[in-house]
Formats: sequence, C-alpha cells, structure tokens
Amino acid sequence: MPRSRPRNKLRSGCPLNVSVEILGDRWSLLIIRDMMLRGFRSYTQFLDSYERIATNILAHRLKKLEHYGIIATQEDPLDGRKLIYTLTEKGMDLAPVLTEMVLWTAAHEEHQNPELIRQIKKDKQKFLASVRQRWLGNPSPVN
Amino acid sequence: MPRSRPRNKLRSGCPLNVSVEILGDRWSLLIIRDMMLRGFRSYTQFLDSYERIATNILAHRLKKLEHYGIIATQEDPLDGRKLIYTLTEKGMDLAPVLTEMVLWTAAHEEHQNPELIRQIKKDKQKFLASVRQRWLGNPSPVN
DNA sequence: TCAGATTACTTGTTAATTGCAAGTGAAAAT
DNA sequence: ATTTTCACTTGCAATTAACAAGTAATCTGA
Repeated sequence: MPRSRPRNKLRSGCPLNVSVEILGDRWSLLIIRDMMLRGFRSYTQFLDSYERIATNILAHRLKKLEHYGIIATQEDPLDGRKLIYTLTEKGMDLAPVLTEMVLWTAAHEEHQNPELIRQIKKDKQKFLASVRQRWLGNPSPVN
Repeated sequence: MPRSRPRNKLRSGCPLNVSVEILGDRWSLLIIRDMMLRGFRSYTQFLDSYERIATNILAHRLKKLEHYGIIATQEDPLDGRKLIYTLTEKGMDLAPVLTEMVLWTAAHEEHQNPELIRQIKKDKQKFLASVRQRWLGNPSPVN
C-alpha cells in the first residue's frame, strides 16, 4: 500500500527506523492515544490532556501527523472556529503498537490504569477489535 | 514484577506515557534493534550502525537503557578495553513492540528489508520465538 | 619493549528542538 | 457590543542533539 512520498532524507530505510523517525518523540504517540482510546478530536482537548503538551508543539505534531497521513483534519460544520481531528486507517493501524507498549510497561514499570491492562490481557484481539469498532463509528473522512 | 524505582517526575503514570518517556526518542529503539536483531554487543558496533549515532548520544542512551534495566553491561574477559552490552529480559520483552512497529511501516511506508517483513508476516509468533531463542544463546548476566 | 592502533568514552561548541508565556484573528456566545 | 472560545503564532529561554576533537586504558605487532 505504501505510496511514494517525497521523503526528506531518512537516516535509513530500515522499517523500524522509519517508524521511529515518524513517531519517535515525546508527544506523537500520546496524541494518537488520546484520539484512539479517549476519543479526543479537538485542539483544546489535546491541550487539556494530563501530560500538558505546549501549544506550539501540539500544532507542530498535528501538522506532522497529518503530513504522514496518520490523522485527518476537517472543519466542524456546526462551529466555524473548530477543527475536527480524526485518525485515519493508517493511524488506527498503530493500535497494536500502542497495545504492546502498554503491555510492556505493565510488565516492567510502575504505572496506573490497571483496568486498561486487565482488559488487554484478558483478550488482546478482542480489545483491538473493540477499539477499531468504536473508531468505525466515528470514521475519518476519506481523503 | 515492577519494582519501585525512584522515579524522577514522570509526566503521568499512563502506561503508554511511561514507555514513551523511556523509549520515545530518535535512538533508543534503534540500539535495541541492533542488539536484538543483529546481535550487536559493543560500543563500536553501535557507532558503526547505518544510521550513524553520535558518540556522546550513544553514551547517554546506553546509560539510560542500563538505568532502566533494559540492557546490562559486563567487562569482556578477553579484552580489558571492551565492554559487552546485552539485552536483559526486560529489554527482550520489547520484541513485540519492535515487531508491531516494523509491521506498521511495512503496511504504510516505503522501506527496505522485505525479507524481515516476509518472515514476520509468515508467522509472527514463530518469529518472536526465534528471536528469543537466539537471545537465550547469548543471555545477559543475571544482575 | 615500545610505537601505533583500538576501545569506550569525554569535552567543547554549534545547531536544532522543546517548552513557556503571551498574543492574534476569526467565530460564537451572552 | 462585549466577552469568550478556538486554533493557532510569535518571541525567547532552556534543554537536547549533533559535530569535531581529544583522552586514558588496553591491546597488537615488530
């Protein structure tokens, strides 16, 4: 499926490196988490998330994620000020990555949200299916 | 299993955030890849890896990964100059994370190493088992 | 044995990125 | 009409990354 994008000087074409270059920073995956697991869709929601991203960083990350086709942006038909950010299929396909990261933390680090862990551990495939199912209810525009 | 570590001001205890704070940078996962998939064990091997990490960054990352118990360091009994870096069990448990990241890239971005992708896609569990099996042959010291 | 090479770094210095605080313009609410 | 909300931008300081060079300990080959 990968379409040719004018790729600006990647360090290497190793598939792990490619994902690290796209997602390997302190905020991108948290924004995706907020969209995927908490249903966040607006700039202010991301700003108000617990970890407190700075507004300029958020703007940059949203642009980067959109550039890579991980999220899509639409205007809110009900409010001309608002933009609605949604995960694309490509963004939704990061669910297994997030899930494995959560499981790793659960196994090896102190953390919160034991309920999430319990749910994933009980049946990983079912968890992934339910996340995707919820997303299908609020799909991103085909663009 | 998570033991209490004097945790210096995490942004949040969300399990995804915890893993992002430990691994979310441009180099950590590449070092782990080199150890896990290519069997690298020394400083110079990491330096010579394709993406060309800077020497001071590598030193910092190795310290960080050791601090978090993801890698362990031993002296080389055959060469007093050398240190041997190995993945711990905790580090090895990142295999599913790396694997899902690779699969995501394979599905959505241009990349190289189709042979790796083919191998993972053919039988993911078998791939993970074989990676772990190779690691068991060169285990890290229990520390 | 001793010069040269190797290994795992450290130490500057510069460039890039992140974070903070404040501000802006368009649209909506009161 | 004024205030508030929303999605940002701008300017600046602090942190981090990258580049280049150097160092101490150890090993290797003549």
